[in-house]
Amino acid sequence: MPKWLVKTEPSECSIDDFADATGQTIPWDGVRNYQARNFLRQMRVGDQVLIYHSSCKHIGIAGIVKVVESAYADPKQFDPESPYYDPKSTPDQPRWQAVDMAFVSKLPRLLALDTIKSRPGLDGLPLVKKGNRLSVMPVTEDQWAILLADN
DNA sequence: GCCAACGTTGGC
DNA sequence: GCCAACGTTGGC
Repeated sequence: MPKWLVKTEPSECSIDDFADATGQTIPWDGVRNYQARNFLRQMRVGDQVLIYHSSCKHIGIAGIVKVVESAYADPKQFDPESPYYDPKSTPDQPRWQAVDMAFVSKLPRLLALDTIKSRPGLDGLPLVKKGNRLSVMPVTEDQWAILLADN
C-alpha cells in the first residue's frame, strides 16, 4: 500500500482540524501543481498520508490521515469566487483533482523538521531536499519507518 | 519580512 | 523551443 506526505499550512488545515472531524471526510483540494496533482491521482483508498505543517511556528510532521476517496475533479477549479479557480479548466476537461481524507492519528509529539533532517536514510525524500516545493509526495516504506521510529 | 529556489507564463 | 519576467513557496 503506497504511502504519502502532504504539506499544509496549519492555519488553513491542520491535523487538529482532522482530529476534530474524526469519522468525517476532509477534501484535499486546491493543489495547483502538476507534479503534486499526478501524485494525488495515484492515491488509493486506504493509503496512509503524513500531514506536514509548513509556514508556521512548529514546522514538522504532526500526524497521519488516510485516503477515503480517490481522485475526482476538484470543484474549486470551476468556482470563479474561489482562489483556486482556474479559468482554463472545464468540467469536460478538468485540470485538477482532489481526494478525500480522514483522520487516523496525531503523533505523540511533533516530528520537527530539524529532527527529520538529522535522521539518516531520508536523502531521497523530496521534503528535505533544498529548495523543494512539492506539496504532495510519495514516501517509501523505509522512509516511513524512519520517520515514525520513536514516535 | 526577507529572499533563495522553483514553476509557470508568454513573447519571440 | 528558448528564456526572461513574474508569482509563489516556505524556511529562516
